[in-house]
Amino acid sequence: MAADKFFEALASRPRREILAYLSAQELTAGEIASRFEMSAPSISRHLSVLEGAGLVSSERQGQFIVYRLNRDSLVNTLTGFAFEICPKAGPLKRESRKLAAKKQGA
Amino acid sequence: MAADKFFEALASRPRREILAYLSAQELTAGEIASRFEMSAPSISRHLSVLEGAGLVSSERQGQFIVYRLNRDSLVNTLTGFAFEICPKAGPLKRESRKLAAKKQGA
DNA sequence: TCGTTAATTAGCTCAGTAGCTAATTATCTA
DNA sequence: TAGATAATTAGCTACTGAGCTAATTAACGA
Repeated sequence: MAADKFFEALASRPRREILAYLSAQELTAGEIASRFEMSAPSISRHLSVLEGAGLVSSERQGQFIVYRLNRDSLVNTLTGFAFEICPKAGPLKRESRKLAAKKQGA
Repeated sequence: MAADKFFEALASRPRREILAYLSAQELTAGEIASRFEMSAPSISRHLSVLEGAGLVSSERQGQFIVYRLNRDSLVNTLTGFAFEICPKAGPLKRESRKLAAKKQGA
């Protein structure tokens, strides 16, 4: 299940804070680490977990490695879960009404 | 932080499955336990975690304890997080890496 | 009241994760 | 090429969480 890694990645305050930082701008590993009172290897591990969950992507730029947020992945998994748990709640799009109808019929 | 308990509660497949069951109807602890191949005490513990995170509520009904989903809490925290991470779309500019490195050195 | 059922709490083991420092890899620059 | 910088991997310790069984609490019914 992709949701496993997804929610496991979010179950850590430092990792959620990293996502918040990356929501404003892309950052290098060092720039991220400098925002925490935590060793660089620990931050590197958190970044690895986030990347394994598909929440961020990385790209080497010379000496640096730049991380950026995967907004689509985040939003899609989050809304997917919201619909699974709360089919009747939340902001409904047109398409979702068909899905809700199917689920009720099933 | 409320988000701490919230995301910690969701970082478990059995707990997410419990929420899915409760999204259809309220259930007693025993009815929930019967849907898993897991001991009743383990399920009880999961329910306690979910309740501590505000995701479910319980009410004793005679011999039984009935659990139900707290939809509002779930949706509110989820959307709150979504807004925190994805406030505005669009990638922002960054200063050059060399410049940033010099600043760090200074 | 006594026995039965529902559920939780207590106490334990085991696995996994977070954090650290030290070592390694990759890249840049003088 | 040597030295410096960025980041990761390796290896370790400590803690937390998941699961179990046994024991306890709460409520029902004969």
